[in-house]
Amino acid sequence: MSTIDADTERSLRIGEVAELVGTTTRTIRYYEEIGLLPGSGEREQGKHRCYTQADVERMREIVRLRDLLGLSLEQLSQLLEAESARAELRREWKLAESGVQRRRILDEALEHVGTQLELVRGRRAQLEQLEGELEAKRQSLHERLAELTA
Amino acid sequence: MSTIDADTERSLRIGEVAELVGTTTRTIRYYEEIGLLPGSGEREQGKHRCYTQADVERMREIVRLRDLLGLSLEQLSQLLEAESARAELRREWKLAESGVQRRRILDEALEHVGTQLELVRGRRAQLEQLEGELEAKRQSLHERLAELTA
DNA sequence: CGATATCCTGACGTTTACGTAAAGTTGCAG
DNA sequence: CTGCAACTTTACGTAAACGTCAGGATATCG
Repeated sequence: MSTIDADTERSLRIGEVAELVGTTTRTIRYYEEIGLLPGSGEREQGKHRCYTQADVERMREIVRLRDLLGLSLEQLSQLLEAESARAELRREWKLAESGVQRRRILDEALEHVGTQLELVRGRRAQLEQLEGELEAKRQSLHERLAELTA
Repeated sequence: MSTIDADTERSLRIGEVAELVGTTTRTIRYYEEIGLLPGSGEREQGKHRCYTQADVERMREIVRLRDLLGLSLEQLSQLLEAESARAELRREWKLAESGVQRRRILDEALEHVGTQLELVRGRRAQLEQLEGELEAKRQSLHERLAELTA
């Protein structure tokens, strides 16, 4: 199935990525500029950036977190700090022969995910709290309406 | 218990409100300026703004929504559009003799709360989705760690 | 190889959401 | 009444997160 491989691994240009993710090329370059995105591999000055399907996924994830959590891009950078290291670790993975090294990589990934989870859970809890209060408010209004009818 | 009344109804100055809400006077004035807050009642040019305890609560609510939902202040204005009208309706309430009028007021309040609820629920759903995915990711990492150990 | 679409790197512009400073005013304490 | 803290308006400043434009390079298709 070389077509699938070709389709999966075909390198994308920045415009295509922007389209796929639903953002702009400027935003992608900006994120790279501030270090939120790693520099799309090695690349000589002036040459086109080229991305993989995995990069698209990562960008999607970033946009999602940006929209869902209320963090500044700098805070987001820190939250995803591992994210830039992750690409590195992925490559290390293949080389890492020893179980010890692999364990370390997995441990770091776990901590990373754990941090994100905490943040997301916190947000969700706050939203649930607010949701509850709004429901109570609505309930109260319904009751007052009922009284009025009686 | 006149002290409670006095305490509840004592008019607050902008600095106190800012302190209580945990924001700045500039922010309060700015929100008034862009119409997010109603103009703290009638007030002659140059005279101090004065607020009630209810105003503090409303400000708290606004700050909360600002921090939790990812809306621009303009979008927030629209979401709380009724909020400015609400103060008006509160005063109308006492005057509204007819059940019909009161019903209308309650209906509007209900719709308002309903809109907010929808938004909050949507956000929460998205966060829950994300939370689920992160948990799956974590689970997967745990399994891989286990494999490594075995 | 040439045309044309897309990309590159600056660099300056824009909007949002306030911060901050100046110059004068208000309001309560004594 | 007087003094001082907190307030008023006005206005310019700023950081974040991009938008936009110019001038030139690159890549792909025929």
